[in-house]
Amino acid sequence: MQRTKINVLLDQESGLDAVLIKGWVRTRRDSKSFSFIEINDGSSLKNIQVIADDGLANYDDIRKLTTGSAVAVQGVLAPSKGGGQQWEIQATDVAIISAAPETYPLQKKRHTDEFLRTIAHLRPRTNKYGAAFRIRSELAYAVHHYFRERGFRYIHTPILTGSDCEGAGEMFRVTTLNLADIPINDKQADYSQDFFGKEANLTVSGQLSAEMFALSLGDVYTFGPTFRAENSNTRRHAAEFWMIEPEMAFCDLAGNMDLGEDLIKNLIRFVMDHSPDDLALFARFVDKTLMATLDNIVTSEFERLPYRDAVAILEKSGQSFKFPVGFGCDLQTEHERYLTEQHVKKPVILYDYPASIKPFYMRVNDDQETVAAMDILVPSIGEIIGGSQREERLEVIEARMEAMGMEKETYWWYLESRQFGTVPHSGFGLGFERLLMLVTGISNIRDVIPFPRTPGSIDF
RNA sequence: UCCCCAGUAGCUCAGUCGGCAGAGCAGGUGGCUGUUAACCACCGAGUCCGCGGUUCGAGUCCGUGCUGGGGAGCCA
Repeated sequence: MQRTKINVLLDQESGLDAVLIKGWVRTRRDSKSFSFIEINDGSSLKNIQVIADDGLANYDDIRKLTTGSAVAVQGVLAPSKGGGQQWEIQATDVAIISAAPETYPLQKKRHTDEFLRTIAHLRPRTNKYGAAFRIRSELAYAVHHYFRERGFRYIHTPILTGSDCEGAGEMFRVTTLNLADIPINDKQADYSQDFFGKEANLTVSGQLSAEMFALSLGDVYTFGPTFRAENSNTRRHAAEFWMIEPEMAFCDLAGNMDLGEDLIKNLIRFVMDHSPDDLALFARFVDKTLMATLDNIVTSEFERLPYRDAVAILEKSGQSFKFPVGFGCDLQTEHERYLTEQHVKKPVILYDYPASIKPFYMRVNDDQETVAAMDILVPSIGEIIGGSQREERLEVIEARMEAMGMEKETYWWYLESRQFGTVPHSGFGLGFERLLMLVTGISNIRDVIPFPRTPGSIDF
């Protein structure tokens, strides 16, 4: 007999004479002559209740089933005689695939997130983490669905990179050199003897590669892992995370902001439509205001605010900030939080930042003082999108690289795109985990990544 | 990297002024019951994070290290 997923059985309109399920025991309650066993197979949040009576040949063993044990149950899908569930399985056979010993760390009671992180290999078996990772899967699908519907092509940009300075933070070095005996040339490691014949790193962004494909295929996006070797110890940062990076030819900053806003709204709506049960768990146990927050984001128009105006608002706010505000300052978390949580109470798109605090590839505005950058900030998470219109003018981008002391030779291929048929184009990076945090209300990025990597932590 | 907080049974935690190490849950045994975070009774369970110090005596006070969490910076 073929196995049926539990979510399919629970959706049945009428009973079934013979079904087979396989899953893990969540809990068992014994009655005088039979046992209630709740089984979960990961297909949904819901368990199915199995009735195993003492007529079964192995009933003595069934009475000893512990939480976490794996079983295969055959029986009749019938309306439940008790309250609390519509269907249950009257078992005709309960095969014990493997019994979990009493040392199984997951209990029926609630565990802290901190404890569950120490058993990351088992935590997806809990309601909360099962739901989180089902939603993660749905959200990833929604990303591809969204872009495909709009004619974007999916580009696999390299994870290993030779550019040592993509301008987005510290990089992880990749090498096959023997670290106990590194070849030295002129007091430096001799990378000419390394695998690629030069220094190599893990990517911090697929942007520069994606730009090349936007300038060939038109509208493209990347969606893959990125790596930052920053010693960041916050609930919003991880060393390995996934980023979505659309890049569009013939698109200015306004079009870029339109896409960012539309993308976020669509992805949230997709999860609301497709994962209502899993989402309800978070609304009930993790963040009571979750549904109101998501409704607010989906229905409101994001506030678009030039950096200059944002600074003026902050200066006039009467708030006592720890850090000073003024044109040319990078906005601090407290400033961003004030803007999105206190001032407009919805997502904010800040744009036209001072050129002095932004990287070389952002397009210089006519005022010569600002660049066509934009950040999308959302309540509680902060920056969820960072992007810009790219500098398409060869002389301007070369001048900026020189001013920043960058080696143009390393970027010869990137600069050639500004030489051959250069066009205005734009793109941004959306933090996939931060979006997941927003959607679920989970407050720590470590809890939306199956096996998170953070400074000092790479177990599992 | 900086600032703040925490570390006690498998888990969640209490532990008063420095004076015998505790509870609930989980586990085991028995009972009861179409139960559903089941219920009732009994039982076992400890490097009080490590190291050093003060003291007649330290889970408790001091120093230090480690681990975890929160905040800041960096950013997605």
